[in-house]
Amino acid sequence: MYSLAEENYLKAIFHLEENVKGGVSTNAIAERMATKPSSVTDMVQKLADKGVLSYKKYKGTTLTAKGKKTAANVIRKHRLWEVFLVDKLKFHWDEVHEIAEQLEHIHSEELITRLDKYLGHPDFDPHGDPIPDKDGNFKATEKRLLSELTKKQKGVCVGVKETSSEFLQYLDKRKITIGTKITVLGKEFFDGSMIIQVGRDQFFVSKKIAENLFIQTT
Amino acid sequence: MYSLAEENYLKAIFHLEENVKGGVSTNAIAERMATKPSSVTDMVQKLADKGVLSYKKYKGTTLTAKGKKTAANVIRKHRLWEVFLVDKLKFHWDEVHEIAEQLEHIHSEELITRLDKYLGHPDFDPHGDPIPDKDGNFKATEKRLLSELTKKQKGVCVGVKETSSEFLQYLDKRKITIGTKITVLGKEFFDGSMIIQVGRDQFFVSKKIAENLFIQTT
DNA sequence: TTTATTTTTTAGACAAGACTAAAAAATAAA
DNA sequence: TTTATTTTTTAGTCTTGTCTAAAAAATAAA
Repeated sequence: MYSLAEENYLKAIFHLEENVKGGVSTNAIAERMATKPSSVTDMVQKLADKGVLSYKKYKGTTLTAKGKKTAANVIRKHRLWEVFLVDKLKFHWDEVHEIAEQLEHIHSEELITRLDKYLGHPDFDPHGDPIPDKDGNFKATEKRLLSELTKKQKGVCVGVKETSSEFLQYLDKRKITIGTKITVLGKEFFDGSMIIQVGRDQFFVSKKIAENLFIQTT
Repeated sequence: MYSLAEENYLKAIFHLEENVKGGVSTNAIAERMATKPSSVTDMVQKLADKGVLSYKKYKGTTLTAKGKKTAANVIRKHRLWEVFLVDKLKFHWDEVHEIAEQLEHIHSEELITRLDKYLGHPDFDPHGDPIPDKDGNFKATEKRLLSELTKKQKGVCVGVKETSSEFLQYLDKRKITIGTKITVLGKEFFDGSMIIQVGRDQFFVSKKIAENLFIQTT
């Protein structure tokens, strides 16, 4: 059994590993956890002793298979709870993160098994992120950023990269949500902005928006 | 905002106050929390500083109005989660306590408001215990122990005093649950045992059983 | 390659909560 | 009322997880 703090470290390192080649740096972990590097060093040494990550002084850390599975399990719980909050309790998708951040630390295998079943074994959370299975395996998805598409390409919105309230509320205003069909009508090479079609509406989106929207091309 | 430990102390003291006249003794709290009296003294002094209870050295403690409300709120959350676990996730009523013990510490007003609504504003948890409203008020119930009834009296099971797995499983075996109609067919003054009718079955229950079953007479 | 800068680690301290051992107060027994 | 027992508190220690300040290693610049 892992403490709340340990689970949070594992989760942070797991996410950081996705975007980095070698080991994850102490500073990177500190920044993500909003803590000091010295605290990270302490915790990382403790977690190395527990066998969930490998760590060499000054060389960064890498999760072991055990560590990855543990982290994936926390992520699984987080995302299942998010589905619960949105689907059942009718929360808006930009309100659920903080609460799921607490719920993910509830310890009970049986609870998650039943919750998963109750929710109909969802594969994705309300932001389009995949929910790993109990063994920590993620379903591979071939999603791309909207910014990678070119003129005339079509696709379905399957997720967001950025999850800030501001961004999610922008999407709402534009009636874009998971499952929304999007067509690229034009793309400006100079600044990466696009004209897209969403339902009957056509409008302009900046590069920043296009780089934070995941699309599955059809 | 109160820490997990603080909430657990408030809850324990709240329950202890129900069964005791004056202030609650340090030893009683220690026993209920499975901790040492010295730890209780420390915490109780801290909670007194926060204004949730009044404490005089060697004299025991009493919750203030603020403390009672806070405790009631934790209890409210615990019991609502229990309803969720039993009604929605189909847990058995003897399996939910431990999990609710964790869920009760999730901090979010909105979550509880929505959960309450989702569950249909239940007044009682799966063990028949009343769920206080958001202001900490308990609905008064005129429930009595089965052991207080006499021959020929009828009633409906509305709750249990003892909540151990063993007891709840005994009740299951006898097909007794919340809402079950029970009639006292006979009572033995010597040992307090009874013959009762449940559905089509008639059987013997010991004094110990009768003293742990709450009945609402009709 | 030597110097400067950045990153990381160590050392020591602190807060929350718990514990043990010993002292003090309250209660019960003689 | 004095003595014995129980209850409660105090004092000091420990663990977890954090912090600051300073030292050490790694990296970048000159």
